[in-house]
Amino acid sequence: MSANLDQVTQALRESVLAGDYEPGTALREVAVASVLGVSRTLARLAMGALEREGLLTHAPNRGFRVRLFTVDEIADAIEVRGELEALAARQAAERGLSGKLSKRLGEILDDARDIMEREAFNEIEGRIRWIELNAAFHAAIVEGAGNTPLVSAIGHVCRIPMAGPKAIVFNTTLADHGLAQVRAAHEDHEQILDAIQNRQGTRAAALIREHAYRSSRHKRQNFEDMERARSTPVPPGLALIRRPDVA
Amino acid sequence: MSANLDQVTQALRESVLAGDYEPGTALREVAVASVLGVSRTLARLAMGALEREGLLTHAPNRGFRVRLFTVDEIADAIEVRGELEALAARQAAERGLSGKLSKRLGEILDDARDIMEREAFNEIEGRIRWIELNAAFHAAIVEGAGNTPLVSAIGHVCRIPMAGPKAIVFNTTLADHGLAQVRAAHEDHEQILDAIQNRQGTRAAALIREHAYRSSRHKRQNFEDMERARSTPVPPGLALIRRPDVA
DNA sequence: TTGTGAAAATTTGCATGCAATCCAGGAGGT
DNA sequence: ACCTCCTGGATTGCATGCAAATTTTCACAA
Repeated sequence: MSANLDQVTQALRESVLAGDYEPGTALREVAVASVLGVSRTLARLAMGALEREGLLTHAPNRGFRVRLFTVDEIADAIEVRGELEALAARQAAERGLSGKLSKRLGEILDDARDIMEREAFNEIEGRIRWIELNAAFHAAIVEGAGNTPLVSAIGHVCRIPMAGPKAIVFNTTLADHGLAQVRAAHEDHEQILDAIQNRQGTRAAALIREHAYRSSRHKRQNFEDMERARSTPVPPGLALIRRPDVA
Repeated sequence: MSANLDQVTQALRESVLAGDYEPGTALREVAVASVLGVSRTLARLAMGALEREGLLTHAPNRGFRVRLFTVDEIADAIEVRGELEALAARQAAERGLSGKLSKRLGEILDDARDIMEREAFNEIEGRIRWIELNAAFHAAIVEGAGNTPLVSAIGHVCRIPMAGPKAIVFNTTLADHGLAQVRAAHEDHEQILDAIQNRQGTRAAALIREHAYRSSRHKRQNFEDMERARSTPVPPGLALIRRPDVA
């Protein structure tokens, strides 16, 4: 049963993020290896990778344990991401977007507007598509800065659970399934792009900072609402989309 | 010859940063392993670790190569670090420094002032000690924010060569060995601490941002001066201190 | 019952070995 | 001469095995 390291790492990452392992308990090499269907060596390599991503901790001779993330920690991570994206927006504005990127950003926003206006938002597919567009927008802004270490740093913080732009919580306890929040986010996006295209670096940075802050508030609120309404059975993985933020 | 992974990783990291391997050329497993005096497995593990730190790249079935960093890339990394430290300073100011940390920061600055005033700066030991104090100051500010993801993110960017607070280039082509630059940096530190202690978050952030920017300018200038004056033989590792930024 | 200590069992850490993959150089065909 | 394909050597990727370290178990005494 030989398998590729990246695949195994991804499988283990999803498994950890899905909560298959109790936080604080050790991940035994043999157990992990047999579940993944690979050798202990490969399992160890994958755990080492996740340790460097911050999902696991490692104590010498005592193995790996899953790290525990608090809500406050996630909020902190989002604030860090907001600050980094603010830098990205500012640099993108200062250095100027390439025509290609500018066009792509416009298309992303067009598609997103389409989804919201065509009522496609009530269906799961529409919401998942919106998540993709959101992530694409944020990624494109970062790309526009042309700052490799910045890309790397943002990738780093986005690896902590729920901190990345793909981690969106749709509040199904609301009548509109969170459409109002999404509309607000979209408005932010429009203004951010406008600021960057007009070379208004400081304005772009301020807007994206506020965008991140609001998104963090919404996320926390939605979490609490969903917890409270746990009685209502919701299809898992649909209402609460908890995807890892890595491809 | 069994050795510990962390030690091996550190040894390889220093070796790579010292330029023992030509950028772009592949690191053969057997060669690396034999130089480090360990098995191929351990060498591979260490290379994997350095890959996730960004020092090496990995192509499937084609091994690891050392990444090449341009001066611009380093400048970008320092700008990212500046932005993150600005967030740290702001949060430290907003959340308030603990009495312990505040005291420690004061002592660090006292020690640093001592070194500069006592002429100890002309000796290598004094300059090395100043580097340590500088790094300690920056680390303490970050600690003061009480933001774990922020600590992690800063640690991440500081791993790229020359980007961290320990990477200081003393310009030996100047008569004062760069003392004027160090004095300026120290003044920045004093004001930054003052701002944080007085809960002036925005001021602290602005100061540290400017501090990072100036440090980046100095670093680039010093590099160019040193390159130009390469004819003058300088003791390697002393004038140009190129330590990795990890403990 | 509770505390101490040591040995057994589990588990990690690393080295070695084998199969899969990739690169260099040349034979053969066009 | 040039392109294609193949073969030999080298290199990576993963599985297995063995020694060191840790946790658990249990006997025995206070």
